[in-house]
Amino acid sequence: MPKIPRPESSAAWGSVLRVHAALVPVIDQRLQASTGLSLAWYDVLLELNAADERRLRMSDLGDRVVLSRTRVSRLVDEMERAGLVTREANPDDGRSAYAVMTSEGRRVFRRAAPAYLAAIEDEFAATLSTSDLATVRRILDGVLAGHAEQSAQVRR
Amino acid sequence: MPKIPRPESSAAWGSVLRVHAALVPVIDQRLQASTGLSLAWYDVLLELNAADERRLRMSDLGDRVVLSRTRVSRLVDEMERAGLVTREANPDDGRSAYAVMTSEGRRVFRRAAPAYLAAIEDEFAATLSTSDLATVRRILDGVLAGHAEQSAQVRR
DNA sequence: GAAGATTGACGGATCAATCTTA
DNA sequence: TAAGATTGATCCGTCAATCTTC
Repeated sequence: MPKIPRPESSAAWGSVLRVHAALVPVIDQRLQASTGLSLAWYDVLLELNAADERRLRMSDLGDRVVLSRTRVSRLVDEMERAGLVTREANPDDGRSAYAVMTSEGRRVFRRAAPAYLAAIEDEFAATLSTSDLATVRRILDGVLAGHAEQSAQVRR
Repeated sequence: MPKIPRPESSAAWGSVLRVHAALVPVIDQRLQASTGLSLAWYDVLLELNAADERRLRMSDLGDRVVLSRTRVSRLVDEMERAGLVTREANPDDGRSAYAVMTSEGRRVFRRAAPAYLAAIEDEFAATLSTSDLATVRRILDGVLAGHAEQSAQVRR
């Protein structure tokens, strides 16, 4: 059964695109100005920090990161040179490599986090009520859940 | 007065980033597969189509476009070669140029629109109620309004 | 042969410099 | 001097090819 497109769908999607386009550069610049970290680097540190033992396989890191995605390999190169992460072999599988946050990486992340959160509060959340924020999150997470399921169906 | 970051803020912002990261490539590929148009080209046609007399100054087009942004000049080059837009001089101001949609551009846009709307309905809106869609739009448009005002304050 | 990861090559996005007109 | 637009150089992001291990 073909779904009939609703006008509200493209309107809401357009708002997502516009918010993203308007805010990402601004937040990126604020973060860089106050901490020296690009949003892409922060994104990697954020995911590693949240991960078990602060380490992720390269492919899992690629799946989670929302900015660079296919660029993780080179990104980790650069961050390794900067001393924020290291690569470690996986003893259980010689094909895969872990990216591991260093203690220096953790220090840098902790120092940058307040600036990141403040930028989001100012640029994104300032005019919204806490319940509006929770509502946006609930609805958009529903999109992601539905989307994951849809992709899974294709794979069957 | 410093605003204290709320946990809901970064959570909601994270959801925006994840939805964007997950859906843009999928919608782009669906659109290209069924119409041959990239999302960037469609974006330009969409803005020109909505504009008065289907024309915009290059800088205004750059402000509206959500994907390419700084690339409008070269984008219009390519689309001009493809016959979808033309450049026209502005009789009132010799510095500025208009990008104008051709009738061929309009034809291509009209043929592509159903595929674009269907992709959004399937990939983004399928699991959402119409009122959820309206809610997301209302809240995110509020972010944009507040953000425009904030930037305006900086300029003062 | 397939999964995990890296690399070279290419196209997209951005910055600064430039050109023209106001 | 500034606004509008384009261009060259450079960096980011992606695809396909490759290498290694399973």
